[in-house]
Amino acid sequence: MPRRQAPSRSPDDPLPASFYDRDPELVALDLLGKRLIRDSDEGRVEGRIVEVEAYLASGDPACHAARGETRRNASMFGPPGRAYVYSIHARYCFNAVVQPEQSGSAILIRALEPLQGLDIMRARRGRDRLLDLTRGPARLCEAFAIDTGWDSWDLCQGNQLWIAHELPAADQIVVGRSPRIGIRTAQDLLLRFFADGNRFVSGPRHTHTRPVQ
DNA sequence: CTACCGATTGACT
DNA sequence: GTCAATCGGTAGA
Repeated sequence: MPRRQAPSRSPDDPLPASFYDRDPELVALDLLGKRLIRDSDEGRVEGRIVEVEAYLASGDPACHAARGETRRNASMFGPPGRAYVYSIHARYCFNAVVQPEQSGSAILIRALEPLQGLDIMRARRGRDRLLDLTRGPARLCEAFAIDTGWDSWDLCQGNQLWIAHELPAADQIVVGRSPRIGIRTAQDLLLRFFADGNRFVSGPRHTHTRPVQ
């Protein structure tokens, strides 16, 4: 019998860099159900990822990296497992950078199901309703106090801001797939993944359920 | 320097 | 459903 136990693992442990160092679509798919965690002086806020979009380094005109590296998108070209945070329409969006071999790919986190720290989120958002807290990429950034100061943050450290494993008791997710929201180009690419039927998914209602095949 | 615009949101018809 | 506010990044003069 082993005289020593394997290192204890908590579901709150951060996803390792190897998780992000894979094909962007696989990472996007596997991020569904994982938990975004943010610790600050105000306390912990936490949410279950229910909607993501992949942006690809090649063949994807909608990707910020499509026209090469600039000051804004530099973190997309860095190591996997870092944050890419950018500002748009006077708000912020949060991505996880993936796979260095295809430098310039990232996964946008579009929506969370709130799990913990609801009152902190309410205070930051200035709204009470659960559905207004983290449904949408810029809303979740406000609820989690994520701005461009977190750009290039290492999500594998497991402190302040990271993505952790799913909860053991979490219910199974049926994955829906669709074109990405809010972009004009590349509508033929099905790079948005979401938890089918989950009410915290963003976008028009008809995009909350996958089409019958 | 100016002009344009977007991976959004919230208010409104 | 429609629409305008918002502001940093980017390109171009």
